[in-house]
Amino acid sequence: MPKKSPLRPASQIRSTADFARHVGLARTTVSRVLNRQPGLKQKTIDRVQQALAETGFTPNAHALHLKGKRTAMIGICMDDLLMPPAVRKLATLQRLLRVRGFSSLIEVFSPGVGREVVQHFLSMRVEAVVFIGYFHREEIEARIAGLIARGTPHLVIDHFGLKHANTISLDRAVGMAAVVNHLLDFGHRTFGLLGVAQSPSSRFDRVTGLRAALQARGLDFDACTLTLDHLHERRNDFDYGHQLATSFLLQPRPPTAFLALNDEIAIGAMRALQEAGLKLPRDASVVGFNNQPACLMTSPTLTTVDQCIDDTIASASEVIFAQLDHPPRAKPIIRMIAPQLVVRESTGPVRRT
Amino acid sequence: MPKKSPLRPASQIRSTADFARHVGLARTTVSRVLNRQPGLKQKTIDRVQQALAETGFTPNAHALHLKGKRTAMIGICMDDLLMPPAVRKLATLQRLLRVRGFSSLIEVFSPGVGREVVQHFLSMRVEAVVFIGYFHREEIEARIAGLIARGTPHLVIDHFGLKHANTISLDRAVGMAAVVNHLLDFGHRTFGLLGVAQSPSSRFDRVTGLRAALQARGLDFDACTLTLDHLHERRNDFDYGHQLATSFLLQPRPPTAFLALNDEIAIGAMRALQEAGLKLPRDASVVGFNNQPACLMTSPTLTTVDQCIDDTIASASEVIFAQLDHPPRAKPIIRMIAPQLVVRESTGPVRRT
DNA sequence: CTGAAAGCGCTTACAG
DNA sequence: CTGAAAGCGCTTACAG
Repeated sequence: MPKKSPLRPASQIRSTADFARHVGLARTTVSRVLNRQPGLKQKTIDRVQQALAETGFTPNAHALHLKGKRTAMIGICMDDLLMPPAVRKLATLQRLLRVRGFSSLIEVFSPGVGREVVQHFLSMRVEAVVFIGYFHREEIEARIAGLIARGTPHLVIDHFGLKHANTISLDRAVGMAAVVNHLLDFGHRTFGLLGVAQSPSSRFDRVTGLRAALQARGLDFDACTLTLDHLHERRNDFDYGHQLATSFLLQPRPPTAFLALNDEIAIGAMRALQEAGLKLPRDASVVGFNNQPACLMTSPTLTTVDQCIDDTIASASEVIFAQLDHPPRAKPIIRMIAPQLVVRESTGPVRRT
Repeated sequence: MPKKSPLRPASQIRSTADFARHVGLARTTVSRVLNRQPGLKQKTIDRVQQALAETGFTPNAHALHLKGKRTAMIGICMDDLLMPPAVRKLATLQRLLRVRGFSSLIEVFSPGVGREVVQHFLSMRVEAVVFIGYFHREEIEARIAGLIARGTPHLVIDHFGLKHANTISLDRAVGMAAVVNHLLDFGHRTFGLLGVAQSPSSRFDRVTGLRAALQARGLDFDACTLTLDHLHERRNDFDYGHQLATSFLLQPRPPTAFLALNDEIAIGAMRALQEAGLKLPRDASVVGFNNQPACLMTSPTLTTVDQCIDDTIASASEVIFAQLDHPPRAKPIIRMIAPQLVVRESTGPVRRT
């Protein structure tokens, strides 16, 4: 046997029929080797395997699926491929699916193309459709209704509160409670909300959590919190945090602690506070959200909330496979993941005045 | 007509035959509507369209592809789904492909599973395979040889120097030349290399570029540059940059300018220098690579090199579609993208001693 | 417009 | 082991 048999042009071999002719065996026999069926001579198996390696022939998966072989494909709709936490969820899920032999069809489900994307997944006969992120409510609810009607399993990761949807999402209320208790223990009683207050549902449940946590300690939400989100054009980045914090410093009695929608805003706020001459955490505490690598790159390092993405996605794959293995249930599956407070240097005791 | 016709269970309708029966038309007629063929009464078209919407029926793409319809799928192999620049390339490419009607099969091509991944793509009869990132050389070269033998178009984005491979990659030599000229103009003559010096090919061509740029200005590489990479365990993060810069400050005559492998290392180095009491850029200049959002979140903001990902990916899609539209050429296509120096606050005139 | 037929590439009994 | 056949879900002539 030559050390490295040269790759012969396999362009002519397009089907098992061609391939069987090339090896000099019956189509049936080749098919049996391909599917590892018993009752074949080792010599035949070897002959086919070698020809397979030499020609690089691969059976057409579309024909297999037509014959009823499962596609082992999962469709994944992303709201955005540029948000690091969403991409981390995707990467983690993709790996877990692959381990179980599933491959992923990934598309961005942007407003207006949702129908087309899901249609494409269905035409490929994916075994389940997963949504990661936040979507246009009516559009995704329509897609989910369609999937349920067809009997195709689905799962929504993050976007909470969709009608009839199987959902796994972060319990942001729990996260905010952890944050606020941490700060209350340090003596803080006034909280500046950075990008947290406005309408989208992901923000809404944070406010709920905050309100409940304050109430549990006998404090009133409206008396303790302040938001200036309306003063600047809403964004989710460093500059927005910088602008917000700057505006807070112009207030007669600025809060002593700041809770940001995400790490970027928190880092922008820290910078603004430091530029105004404040020492952190001596003069103010700041908390982010998401626990991104940048939290370790600031000085002081940023206290933040970790999404526990591994837990989320482990749970997600459970829910997906449970649906694949069992008949659909009447009630949607709803799971909440508890986030984890990560205490670092940007939070400390309130300054005694 | 009811305002919103309820979705009827479409579970029973699995084929155009079923569907045709449901609408009360011939399979042929349904097929013609589905494929927008001429010569049909508007009334028939409407009837089919409505039934399509009501039942949510979608023709089986696998059967279409069996019949010879192009799959319009591109396989994309990623080295890693957690590196932001690679993911940005993926996101950009995916969008461009989608605009042209192509969908993407995305898999992580990790060492050892490369064969399996490409095999899967080929079994799905993708029209081209794209690799984004850096791979195990022999493994990817074997895959590319197989693709060429089959006549399946391919493209490698980033990994330069692979045998027979169509490649688009960043001309890092040009980038380093821009950096070094910028610093030479500020009077710097000693350069600390942070993670740039060691073996992987992506680093190698940086050194080449540096060497050439220095030589063009009559300077000697070995006399001007210093590396301490060997002192610490190689990583690509903030801490590694911090460690390297700290070690540099222990040297008898530390360099006045630092060139980092990436932004994270640069930011770590800046922090270490600042913690040692240096003011930047007065006492030292630092340059990153990749132009990530974090570059704007530091103080001073980080001078860096932008990969021009939009250009890279626009070029990539050109190369892919060129291969799809034309017969394969004998010579591999090689394109280089010129990166762009982004000057910010972390670089300045060398300090007069 | 309808209907019957062929064929894409596979697998799976079934008879030799 | 081989060979002929049926059928998965589609499209595309072809004859009515």
